[in-house]
Amino acid sequence: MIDAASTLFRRQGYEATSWREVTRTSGAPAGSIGFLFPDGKEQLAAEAVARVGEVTRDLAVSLLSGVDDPVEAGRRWILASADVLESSGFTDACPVATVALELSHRSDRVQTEVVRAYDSWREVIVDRFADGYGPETARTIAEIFLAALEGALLLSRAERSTRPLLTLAENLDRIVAAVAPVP
Amino acid sequence: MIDAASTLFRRQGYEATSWREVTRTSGAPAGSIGFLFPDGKEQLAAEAVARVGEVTRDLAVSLLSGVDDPVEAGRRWILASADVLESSGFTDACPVATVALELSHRSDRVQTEVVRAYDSWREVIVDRFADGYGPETARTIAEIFLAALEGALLLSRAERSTRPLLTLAENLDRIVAAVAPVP
DNA sequence: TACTAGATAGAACGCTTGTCATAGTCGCGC
DNA sequence: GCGCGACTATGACAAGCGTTCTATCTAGTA
Repeated sequence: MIDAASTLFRRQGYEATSWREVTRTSGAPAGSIGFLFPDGKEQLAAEAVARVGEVTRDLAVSLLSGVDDPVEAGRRWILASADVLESSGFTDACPVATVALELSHRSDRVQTEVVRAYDSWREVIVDRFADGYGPETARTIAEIFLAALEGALLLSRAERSTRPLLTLAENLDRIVAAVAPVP
Repeated sequence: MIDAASTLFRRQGYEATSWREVTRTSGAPAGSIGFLFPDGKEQLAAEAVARVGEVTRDLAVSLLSGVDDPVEAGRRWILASADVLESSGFTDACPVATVALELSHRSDRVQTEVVRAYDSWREVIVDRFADGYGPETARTIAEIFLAALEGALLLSRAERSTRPLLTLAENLDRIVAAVAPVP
C-alpha cells in the first residue's frame, strides 16, 4: 500500500492522488485506512516518503559501489536515473520532489521525512567521495552533485528529454575536479 | 488574476489551489471564469506559467546585466533567488517547478509553456556567456547552471535552508571554469 | 466451542471542487 | 436614449474528496 502510494505520489503528486486510487491500485483493504493510518493522508505521505527515501538510498549505494572511480560512479547514478525516467515515459523522476514541493510549507511531518531522505542520499555521496577527496570537499561535492542531479531530473521530466541529465553526466568529471582541485 | 494564480501555484501547486481561492485573493470577478478561461483551470495554469516565465526571464536579464563578469552575474542570480526564498519564509522557490512536476504528464498545454519558460531562461544565460566562452560551451554552461539552480532551489525550499543555494554560489566560478576550460 | 482483540468491508457523512446556466449590469456606437 | 455586445453575479449541479461509522470477518487462546 505504501509502495503503491509512493509510485502515485511520485508521478502525480500528493493532491492529485486520492485515497481511493491508492487502495484501488494496491488492492489493499479500503476499509482499514482509518485503522492503519489514523492520522490520515498526511501520515501516508510521510511514510511513503520515508520508505522511498530508504529504497532510493540503498539503490544509490549499490549503484555507487560498482566501480572504483567515484566520479564514474556518480555518472552511473545519473545515467541510471535517465534510464528510469525515459523508460517510464518521463513520469518517474525524483521520487520525493513533487511531494516535497507540494507539502514543504504545510506539513512538518512530511517535510521532516523529505529532509531525512535528501540527507541520507547526500551522506551516500559523501561516503563515496570522502576517501579520495577528504570529508570536507566531499561534502561540497555531494551538495552540488545532488542539486545538479535533482535539477536535471526536474528539467528532464518537464521537457520530456534526457538531455539535461546527459549533459550533466558528460561534464561531471570536470565539475568534480573543479570543486576539488586536488584529487 | 493571472498574477494571483501564479503566486498560489508557485507556493502550493496546481491541485491544492482552488478556483475560488484565486478569485478571492485576486479580487477578480468570480463569475467570469467561464468567460475569461473557457478551457477551465488548465488554461489558467498555462497562462500563469507563461506569464511568470516572462517575468522571471526579464528579471534574470536585469540581474545578469548588472556586472561585467558573467560568472559574477550568475552568482547574483543565485543569491537573489536565495533572498527571495528566505524572505518569503521558504515558500517562493522556482515559480514553475511545482506545477511542472504536477502537470508534466497530464497537460500538454501547460507542459508546452513550462518548456518555453525554461528555454527562455536558458537563452538568457547563453546570451550572457556567449561573448566570452563561445556559443557552444555557453550552451553547456547554461544547461548545467539552470539544472544546478533549479535543484538547489528545490533542496533549499524543501530543507528550509539557503545552504544548497549558497554552496552553489560559492563554487560557481570553479564549475564554470571547469566546463569551459578556456575563458 | 466460546470468547476477544485485531483487522476488514462498504456505505454514508459533510464538504469542497470545477463547471455551467441564467439573470443581471455595464458602456460605447448610433 | 437606446440597443447590443461584453462582461459580471449568484448559485445550482454532479462528482469527488478525506474521513468515519457500524457491522462483519478472522485468528488465536482457553
